[in-house]
Amino acid sequence: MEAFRRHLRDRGLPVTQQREVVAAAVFFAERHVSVGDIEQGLLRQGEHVGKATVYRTLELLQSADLIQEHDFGEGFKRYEPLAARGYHEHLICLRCGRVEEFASERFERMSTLIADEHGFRHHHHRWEIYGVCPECQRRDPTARRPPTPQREEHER
Amino acid sequence: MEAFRRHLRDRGLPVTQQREVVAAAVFFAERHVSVGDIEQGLLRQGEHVGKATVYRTLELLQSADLIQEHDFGEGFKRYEPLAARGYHEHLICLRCGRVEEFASERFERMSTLIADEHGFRHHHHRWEIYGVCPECQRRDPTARRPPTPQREEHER
DNA sequence: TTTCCTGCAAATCGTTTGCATTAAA
DNA sequence: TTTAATGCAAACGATTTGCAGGAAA
Repeated sequence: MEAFRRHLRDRGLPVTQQREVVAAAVFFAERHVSVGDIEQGLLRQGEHVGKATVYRTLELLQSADLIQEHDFGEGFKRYEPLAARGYHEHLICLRCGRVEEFASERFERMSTLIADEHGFRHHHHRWEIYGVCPECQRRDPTARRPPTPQREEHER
Repeated sequence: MEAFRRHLRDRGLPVTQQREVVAAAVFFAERHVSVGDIEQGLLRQGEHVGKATVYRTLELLQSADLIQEHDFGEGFKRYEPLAARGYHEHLICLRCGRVEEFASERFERMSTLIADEHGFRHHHHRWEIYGVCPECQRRDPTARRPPTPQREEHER
């Protein structure tokens, strides 16, 4: 939050109400929110911020390295705060969309190694595991993932 | 090709001209073609197949487990034939979009292990490494990825 | 004031769908 | 003939963009 204000001031950009609430929405979210989640959350608090502004602020936050964008193949993107959390990978539930994390410094190193072997300069990597979480297995051991349009909360 | 015909006959579905050419376009492509690539390729051969039919055929090929869909974050999907090729992961060039493969039975096992640790039932995983390929490094050691709208060949 | 932002609506772009027409079996 | 597929154009859904009006510095 403070880091974002500093980032903006450092390059002479205005610190607006909208930028503050959108940043807060991502920083203080449980985790991995979609643009829909952010809008819903803000509306619930009585804040109204236009979609375009949400997208523009997310872009700013990314270029400031304060959040990270993810695409888990749901048809829309999710965002997570980067502050003070080490590198980690994601485990995604195909039924409810819940996202868990697991550490992997080790894979970071392996990726670099493999890139080297192919002569590539390593930039980043993605390791995602898709499956069915314990709760969903218990709930219905056979069902398949229902389509999830971006409207309500998708987290958990 | 033959497997696709068999798959169709087995469920009483017509083996049409369009299905054959679209399937061939993916099977015999160098690799990892987009819908745009497929259309272009067919047009070049004088074949005209509607976009909708291309998408519908790709869906069929996927449910027959003959091709695999990928999303490398370019804004559109790519498809690769699954025939006779072992499990492998992808190394993607951020500048030219070129895709290389590397084997990884080992990571298949690791994914299952990690899923187990979290109580998830493992379904599939994704391990992708993004970087800059040797040619692009040589060409211009500092440039960044240009946006790539889906029009022409994206492969290589 | 000046400059940069915001909100809205329109535009984009890949992908999907409805429906009248046409091709397989 | 019967049944299912095709092609076109319209619909979709997330994201982006143009622009008139509004808020920071």
